[in-house]
Amino acid sequence: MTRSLALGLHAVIVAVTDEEPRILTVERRSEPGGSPVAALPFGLLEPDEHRTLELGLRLWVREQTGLELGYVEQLYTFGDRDREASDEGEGGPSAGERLISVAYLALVRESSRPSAGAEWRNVYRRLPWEDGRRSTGSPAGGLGSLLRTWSGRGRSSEARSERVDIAFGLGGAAWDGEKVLERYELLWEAGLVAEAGRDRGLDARAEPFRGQPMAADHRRILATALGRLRGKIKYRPVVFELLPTTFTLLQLQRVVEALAGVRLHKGNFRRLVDRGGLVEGTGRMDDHTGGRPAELFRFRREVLRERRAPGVGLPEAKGG
Amino acid sequence: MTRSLALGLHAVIVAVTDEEPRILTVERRSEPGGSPVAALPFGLLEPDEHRTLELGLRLWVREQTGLELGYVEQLYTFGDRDREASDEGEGGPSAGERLISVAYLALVRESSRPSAGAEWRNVYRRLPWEDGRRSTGSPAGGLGSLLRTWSGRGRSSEARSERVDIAFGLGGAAWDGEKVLERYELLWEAGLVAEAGRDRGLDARAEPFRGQPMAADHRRILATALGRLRGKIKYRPVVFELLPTTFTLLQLQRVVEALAGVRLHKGNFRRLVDRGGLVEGTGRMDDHTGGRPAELFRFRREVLRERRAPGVGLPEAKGG
DNA sequence: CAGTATAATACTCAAGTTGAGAATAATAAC
DNA sequence: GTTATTATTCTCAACTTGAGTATTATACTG
Repeated sequence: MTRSLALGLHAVIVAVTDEEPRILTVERRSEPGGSPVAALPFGLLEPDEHRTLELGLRLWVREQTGLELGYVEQLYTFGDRDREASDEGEGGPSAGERLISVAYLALVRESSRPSAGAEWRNVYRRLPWEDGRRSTGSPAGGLGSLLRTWSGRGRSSEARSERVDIAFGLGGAAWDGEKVLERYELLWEAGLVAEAGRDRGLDARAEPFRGQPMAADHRRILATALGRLRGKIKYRPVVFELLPTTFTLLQLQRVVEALAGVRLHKGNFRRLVDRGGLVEGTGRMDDHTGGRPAELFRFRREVLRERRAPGVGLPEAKGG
Repeated sequence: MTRSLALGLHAVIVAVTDEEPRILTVERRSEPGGSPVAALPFGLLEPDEHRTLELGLRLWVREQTGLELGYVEQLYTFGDRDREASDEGEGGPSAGERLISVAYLALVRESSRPSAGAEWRNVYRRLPWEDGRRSTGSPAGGLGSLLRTWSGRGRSSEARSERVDIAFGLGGAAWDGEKVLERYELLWEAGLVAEAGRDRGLDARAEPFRGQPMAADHRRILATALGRLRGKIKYRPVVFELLPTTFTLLQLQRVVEALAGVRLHKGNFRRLVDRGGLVEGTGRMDDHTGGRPAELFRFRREVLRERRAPGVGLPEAKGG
């Protein structure tokens, strides 16, 4: 007999609060009686009820978190056979069904209040090596040497080292903020994240760098989302989905930095933003800045018709 | 009772031959006895057989076209309820099943020979308004005025005009080669492509601009693929998947132009390619150029570790 | 074989963009 | 008032981009 299919809809709902990117999570117990883990909001497609996948997702998210989503984009569809065993919380597929999951990225404003049971959690607590705002060079820090040890072992050690170098910006390669998924997958293969330990041995020395695990392969989905968002921000004005209608230029910059995991040069950032015609002044002032009051700006919707691809370009630069 | 699901795997297999981008199609008869239409290679995921979606896709493609795919990337998952009625050729879902389709983009070399039943077809014969290589300004040409008429009608006429302007680079907006899907969807809504006529009235004046239809929503999938490929080419060295191991710089340029649908400035293109370190000379010459013999180059794999995001940037320029 | 067409390859140059830093202005806290 | 903190505006050299020109090596034509 043939196994049947279930289609899961997962949401990576991102907001930026207090200069930290956060995602909305719900609690899930992998086995009855087990300890709870953070999971992405998730539900199964109901072929008779949900006219489109995205609508199904919005319904599930409203039910589980109380949020009405605004900006939503499809991320990726995960369908490997070995991922599903671990993805069977409440509301999941029944035994014998193969689960395929379509993941979505949603952006909401920091003001959104989820209902009880759902909670905002810091993205970088789950992917600490992605935050380079306070370090210089590769944010990966202590992971570097551990990865080097790993990649030095076994056959195909050369191909491995090369992958590590490219992904983590080691050995002369440049750090690329968008390679979030590549980095996560290498850490998984190297047994340096807890999810890998569910099947394999776990390297204990990695403890301080590891980051908090999530249910099933949700951290991989999170990595996919962060990588995509970092890319998108450069050529589409999506940051504004995360900001209130008016904001100061520094607020805007901090949100971009939070997502990119990198500090930017202030003067150059401003130049870029207004050469791009992305914002316009409102004339009003914010005088709670801690220094000289700052003008409040708003997003100029008209850019969408003017420029080819308006985003808040991320120079690779640092400096406050 | 609840309807069950079927998961379709679709492949947009692209090659560039004679300076034209082509996709591999198979023939499908929508009803028994109906006339055959070009369709994308397609098969259903077999939950017990296919360990990953991508492997399932590769198997189906091999079976239907005889091709072993190299570069493959997931494109998008299509799951709207109204798309499926039309997607029931041989090998499709049984009645009462809801079909969700995961589409993939594959790049192969022009030399790949498909088996009987599969055929290469010119992408721009299906999306003629996307090829701007011989026109100046918006390649959309005659479609412009038809779209303007359409968008002028009805309520929400203002929002419509704006969408048309942005998508087609009219009214001061810039033509953006990547907005392929937006353009196709507008044409569909406007009743200017045959697929829309399956449900709605079709504007007869659009005949010469319309392009050839494909099965079900396969042309929309093609549009998604072309848009993605045009984007990708700029920041990842994927063009080389479409070229033989050695090639002249003009061959490389022609392939890029074919995909981008735009002519580029020769000197600047060369400068870009070798400043990016994308290629290296082989010392050998091609003397079948029709003019002075050209050096043969090969792709430098090492760029992958050096530069942040090496692609063959597309300046917006023209000129031969 | 001179003349013409075709393409390769190498330059040039002005205009624009980028990365980095410095200078000056307006507020709050002490 | 002095200091800290942030806002806002410049400057400047290095580099990139768009566009065009000049020179060279082939094949083809008559």
